[in-house]
Amino acid sequence: MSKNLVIVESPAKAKTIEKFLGSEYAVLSSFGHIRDLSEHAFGVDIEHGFNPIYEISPDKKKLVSELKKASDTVDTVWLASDEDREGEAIAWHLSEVLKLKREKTRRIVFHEITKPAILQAIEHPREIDIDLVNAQQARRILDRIVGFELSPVLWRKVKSSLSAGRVQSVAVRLIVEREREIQGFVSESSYRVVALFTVMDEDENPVELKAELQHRFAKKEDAYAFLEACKASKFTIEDIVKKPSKRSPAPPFTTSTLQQEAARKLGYSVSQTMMIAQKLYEAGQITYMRTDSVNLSDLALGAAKAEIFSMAGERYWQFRRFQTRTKGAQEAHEAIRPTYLNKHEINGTAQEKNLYALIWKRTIASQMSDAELERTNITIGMNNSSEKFLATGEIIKFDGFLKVYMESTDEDSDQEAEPLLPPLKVAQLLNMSQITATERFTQRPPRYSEAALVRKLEELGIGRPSTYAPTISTIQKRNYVEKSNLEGEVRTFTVLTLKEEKIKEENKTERYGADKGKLLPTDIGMVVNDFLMDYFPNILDYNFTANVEKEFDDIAEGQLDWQEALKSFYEKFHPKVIETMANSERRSGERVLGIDPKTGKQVSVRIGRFGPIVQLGNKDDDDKLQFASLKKGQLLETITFEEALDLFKLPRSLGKWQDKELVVGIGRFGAYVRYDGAFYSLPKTEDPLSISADAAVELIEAKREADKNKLIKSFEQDADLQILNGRFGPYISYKKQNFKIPKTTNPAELTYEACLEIIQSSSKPAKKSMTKKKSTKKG
DNA sequence: CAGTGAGCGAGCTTCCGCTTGACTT
Repeated sequence: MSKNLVIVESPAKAKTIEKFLGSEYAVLSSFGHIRDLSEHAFGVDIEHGFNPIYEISPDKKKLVSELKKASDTVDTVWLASDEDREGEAIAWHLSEVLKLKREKTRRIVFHEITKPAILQAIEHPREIDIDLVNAQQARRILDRIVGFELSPVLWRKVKSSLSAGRVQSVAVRLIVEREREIQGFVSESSYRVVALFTVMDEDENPVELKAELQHRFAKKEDAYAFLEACKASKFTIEDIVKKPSKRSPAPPFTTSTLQQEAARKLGYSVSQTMMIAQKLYEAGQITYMRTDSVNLSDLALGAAKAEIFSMAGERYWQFRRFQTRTKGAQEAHEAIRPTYLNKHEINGTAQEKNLYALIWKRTIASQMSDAELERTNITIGMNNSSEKFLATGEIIKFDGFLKVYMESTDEDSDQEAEPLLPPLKVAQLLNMSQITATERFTQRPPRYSEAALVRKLEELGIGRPSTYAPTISTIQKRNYVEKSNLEGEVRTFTVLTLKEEKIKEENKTERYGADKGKLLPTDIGMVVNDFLMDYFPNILDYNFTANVEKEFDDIAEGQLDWQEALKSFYEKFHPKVIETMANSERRSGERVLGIDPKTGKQVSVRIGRFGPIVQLGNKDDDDKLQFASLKKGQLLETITFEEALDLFKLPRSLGKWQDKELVVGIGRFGAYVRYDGAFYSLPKTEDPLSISADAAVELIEAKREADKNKLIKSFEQDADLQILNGRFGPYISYKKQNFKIPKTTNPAELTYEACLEIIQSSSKPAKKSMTKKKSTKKG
């Protein structure tokens, strides 16, 4: 029987630590918090000093009794939860729930999971810091009060089951405000002038030198006049300036930066990244993945140095310690890094390998030397104009950390890599081959991606590493926000080209404003946001969290009483809740757009029971009201009168074909033709408002023809089994599941037995349902 | 999945932060 029980938060950590400590120590895990405010009640006794009413979480009951049993049989219990506000509270809850006697309880903390660090921690135990615990209780209770008082206001005034909270409501606000900026954005165009010169390289071969005019022209006439001047001009190099510059590596990953880089470089969603990282952590391949610290342990620093020395040489190594500057950071853990830096790659799924490689590179690069660059600016002048062209080039003199890793940015990558420049001299006369003036448009602000939203929240100090991914899914679950799939629009722009003394004018088209997978506010999100902004602006204030965090810090330092802090907040907040409940109007986002010229009835939009609708008529009218749903992508806020009226034109009949009626409409999956009980999707190029009966019939016949070719083979033995032709080639369909056919086999020649074999041997196809994935360690 | 929407007004919903688990046949 062990004499000591160590309790940590995570089972993976427990497993590692157990190895460092002898048989005298048993190590168990609390799996995070073991109790919380009661879930279905308010959970806070406001009248009695904001007394929290805690309950052991239902899924923790069994665990708690195991911990109790274990703690009763040992001499000493070591509470080794993380060294931050939440960790201290976990330790306190444990000591309360397990009824630990003070004399047999020790509180310890360690910053890295190494034997010396843990032994060191055991040498220096302390008591539970009750001030820090109280700061956590204040945080918890404040969040409960805000969430559980605001949400019911929304149920009453907007729609049932909605929610509001200190974090989620600000996240929605960011997205709503960005969308309004975009809707209100007016782009302006100007003419960007680029010249191509032909010069000789070292081997006397002609190469192109590209230079951009340092000035853009607002009007086409001005650009045209300038090109006219260029016809007769001589172009001379006036100046060559070389400037050395340096680039430094980014700090090692935190949760937020890992989510951003994995999104940019690997295309993973925030929750995907976290799931993969969790797997790597459980397999002992990386350190803990929920952290706000950029710090590396001495052990890791030493390993990185050794690795860089052997891989690239001494010159590539540079010792660096990064400072965590994030607001509200608590630094209970290290940065995210590989456990063993000498492991360049790992076994696992492709995703695990990619994420591991990313973490490895980032960690190693963070301990490497600066890259040394040299930037060259070449000014090119004209003899009949004061305008200057500028050609730039950049060369890497010493690659340093770039040998391993380069951080990505969110900006669209229309910036080409800087080219190498041919040898050039001041006063050199240049041979102009072509000059173009291209109309370019100013860009609207970008919509938030998941990862960009995380970055913004972190910058504002709102939310924690463990909540970024859940917050994003909450605001989508509440239908405040959805992922975009915007086609964008087409616009024309003008290009003037001067070549061989002639100026040619062309109109070209480009698609702009397309956005996929970005966060878009829904109508309900906008209505809720506006309501909260009107009545609870201080909660939605971007600085609200930062301000209360200051108070929590004061509580943690023993400077402020936690109950007093809550009282002063509640005394201002609660009366507003009461007042808003009593006096505010119900919100539906209603807008009256005008009067229908045909019927003389009012046309208005609002949120109905099943979502946004356009309504024809008024409640007080005698006639029945008419309704139509808004199309995907239309917003209550921006829909026009004409667009709203168009919605009443569908579904419409196209007349009869072979005695049966053709009807076009728009459903959940887009425009369709309905005929004889079957649905046929309209391609995006067809407008349901204008499609002809002939075109619809053509669609139906095409679909029927495709369906005929779909079936490659069926079997008498088994009606459930078919070989079909799909979008991605031939496949086997069996009891609503699909199976790949190996490329080497001819699908038409497969026998029944061969099909069954394929079904047997292939692992279960990906499920469509949202049930959580089972780990597939065995198989 | 392919069309519903008010009106009576039951009884339900909800927060943030810490951590992984996995009913049965």
